[in-house]
Amino acid sequence: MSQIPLARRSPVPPESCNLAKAIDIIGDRWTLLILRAALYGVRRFDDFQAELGCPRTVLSGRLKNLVEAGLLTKRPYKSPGKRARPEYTLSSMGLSLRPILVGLTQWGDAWLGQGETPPISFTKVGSKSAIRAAFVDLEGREVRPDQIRAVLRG
Amino acid sequence: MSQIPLARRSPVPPESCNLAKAIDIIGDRWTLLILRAALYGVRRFDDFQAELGCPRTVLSGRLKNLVEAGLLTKRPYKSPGKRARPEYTLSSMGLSLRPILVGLTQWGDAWLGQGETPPISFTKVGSKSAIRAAFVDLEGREVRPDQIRAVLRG
DNA sequence: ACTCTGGATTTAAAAAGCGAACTTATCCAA
DNA sequence: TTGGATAAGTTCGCTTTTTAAATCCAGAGT
Repeated sequence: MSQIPLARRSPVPPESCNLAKAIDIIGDRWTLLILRAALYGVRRFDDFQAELGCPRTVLSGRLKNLVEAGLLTKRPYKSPGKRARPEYTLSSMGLSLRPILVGLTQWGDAWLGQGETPPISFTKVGSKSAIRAAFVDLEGREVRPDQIRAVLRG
Repeated sequence: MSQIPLARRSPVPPESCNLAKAIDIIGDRWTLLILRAALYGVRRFDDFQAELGCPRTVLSGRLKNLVEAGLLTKRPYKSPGKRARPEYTLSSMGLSLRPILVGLTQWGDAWLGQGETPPISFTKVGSKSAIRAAFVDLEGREVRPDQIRAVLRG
């Protein structure tokens, strides 16, 4: 049933694979949930903690990793009458993960939603029709998944 | 710099969010690396183990989880002169994660590749130009990231 | 019977996760 | 200037998970 031919090994060893590197950075439950919250506008330590319900130690470590990796930017904010505190916002590197997380949301809607209407969907401004994550060619036209070919360097 | 307005909480609580559910299933380093290998055609226990270099206990458990979640299908295969053994192939549910992992690969190429030519790239059949992950509207036309709006059910 | 081999489990030490309490720093009010 | 409120972490003791190595198991070939 699988269209994928049998292989004993993947064509790119994990050490030199950028997918494997990406997985090392974001392939973690709490890290992904932090990025999800950040994409929805959560920025502050206690807000992340309340949203995720994870131990503060874990949150602290994951935020530090994400800042070091360049996905989050840490900088002070100040609301009037309050002392300055750090906030964590997505860098352009982090923001560019958005299509992937939206794609994963829609994968979840399709396979894990148990037939219910998804609680959130995505549209183009000024339009009511849904958008979705997909592949496009250089001109911005969609390429269907079965039309994709992998090409090895060399 | 972040275009995302401040929020104290995400609009969809993690318990009812299909993205959070998806993260619960695949948001794990080894699980993602298993899926990566499976997308490249790896099917057998020892091949996964050699590819990932992970403890066999962990591999065994993750494979079981993925079968239970419906992403992998376990069935026997038999090469001539050998006893029957199980192999793990992607179900349609697992195959439909492909755009997401390809998108993540390209994210890694852009941000983690250190300027080197990516070891693997993706094109449309019969074309040499690269494709990329993006959003499209109903007609398959690209929607730029700044034109996307989230819509809550209600 | 004996051996080989691929798939998986057992075991014990190391690592990571967990929750609660504690510390720190600053603003505001008394 | 003292005291309290608040947000961002850190410390601490305990539990769970991961890890790596050894072991088990079933069936095919000899």
